[in-house]
Amino acid sequence: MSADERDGAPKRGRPRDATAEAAILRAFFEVVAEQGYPAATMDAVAERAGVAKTTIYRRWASRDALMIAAHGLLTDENPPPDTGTLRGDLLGIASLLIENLGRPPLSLVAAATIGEMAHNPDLAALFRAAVVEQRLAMLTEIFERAVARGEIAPGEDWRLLSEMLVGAVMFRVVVTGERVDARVGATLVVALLRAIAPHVDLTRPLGGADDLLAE
Amino acid sequence: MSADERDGAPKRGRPRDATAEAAILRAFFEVVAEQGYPAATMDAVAERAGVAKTTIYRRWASRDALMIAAHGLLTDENPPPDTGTLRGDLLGIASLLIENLGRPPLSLVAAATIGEMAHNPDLAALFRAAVVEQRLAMLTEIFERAVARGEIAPGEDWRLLSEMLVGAVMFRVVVTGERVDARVGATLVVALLRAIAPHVDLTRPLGGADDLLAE
DNA sequence: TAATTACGCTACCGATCCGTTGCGTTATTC
DNA sequence: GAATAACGCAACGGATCGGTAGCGTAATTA
Repeated sequence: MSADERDGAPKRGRPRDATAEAAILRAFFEVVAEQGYPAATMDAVAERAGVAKTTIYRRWASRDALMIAAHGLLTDENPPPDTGTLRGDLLGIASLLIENLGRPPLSLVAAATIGEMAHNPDLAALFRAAVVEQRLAMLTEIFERAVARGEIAPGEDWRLLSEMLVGAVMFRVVVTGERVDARVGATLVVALLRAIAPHVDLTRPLGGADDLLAE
Repeated sequence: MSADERDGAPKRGRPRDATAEAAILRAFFEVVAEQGYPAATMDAVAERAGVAKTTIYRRWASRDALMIAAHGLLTDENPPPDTGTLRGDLLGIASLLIENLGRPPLSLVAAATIGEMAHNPDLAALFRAAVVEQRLAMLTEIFERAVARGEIAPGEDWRLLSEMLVGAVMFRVVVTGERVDARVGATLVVALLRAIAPHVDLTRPLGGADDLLAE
């Protein structure tokens, strides 16, 4: 959301270019992905967006304001999966996760954002509230539905178990730099199910993730 | 390792300050932890280290060279645990991990380094070879010893399972920003053991991590 | 003592940064 | 057509960056 939009738009004069705002925010993330936050200067963003620097300053008061505004757009619109089984829901989550972060450019934006959050408390608070907690809540909801169905026992630390899944994907993407595909996601889900629900078939090795993918 | 140290040290003239090199590298990471890589400028590092900027340039040819040299020091000297049981070894690894990354300043350095690696291939290659792969290899070795003891079955994806442990800790530290303590580490190890070794006691909830801590 | 080399300090260069200003132009409303 | 406001463009000021150079001084060897 840009810094200034009040009540009824003032009607006189040339209207603002409706496409510029999206182009600027998009350009910001493009530069971040390619060269990191410090390289996303106002000049670089303006040039990438195809607008003049003054056009950016008409919408946001400073570079910090632009940065904060850009991250307001990162909320995930994908609805949380609800397949009726814990296994199906977790596979759905893994699929969403890998689709979003498994490859550039979003994997690079994620890595850069982690680095930026370490010394930018405002951005960290916003990103955690608008993105991280939202998605972890999706996982908590999935586990609670499974408990309500009697599929698993209550009382576990669902948040920490969720972080094993999300963390493993994130680790591969931003630390080792390896690509993550659906196969990896399925293997992680199998391991997680074993850790949670003792009554799943424990005789199959984790390679049995193929069975899940085939469904 | 500084950029220039050749054969027998030249003996004439005032010798280099033996403490300066360590002070410079330490100052570099201090600034990175507090303000990120871009803020670790030559002027800032020099001031923090208590040396003149020219003293840095006598040891390294450029800021990039300093940055690369600094990360050569990040290898972990802690020997991998070998307690005789998979459970003990995993708890030892979790303890090392949490001791290193569970709190500032190293947690902040880790986050900043993740962001920097995304657009600095030289640093990424060095850090992955010197730090990441080394520590993942410690975990692989632990799993292979457990297989050799007959404690667990062979054939699993040990690397991916290791990444669930390391990734969960890393996720908490650099994404959610929560502190990680020994309790969390023990809970993670219990979950991992359940995922790997079906014959552990599955009736205890994950909260049973207290039992492990008491040992 | 003389030669040599590291040191801290200051100053500088060219480049780039954020943010502002002014101006001619374009699009819209009254 | 007059008034209004956004647009692109160019320029600027003050600050900071990486990296270099000069100078007086401190520490060592021959």
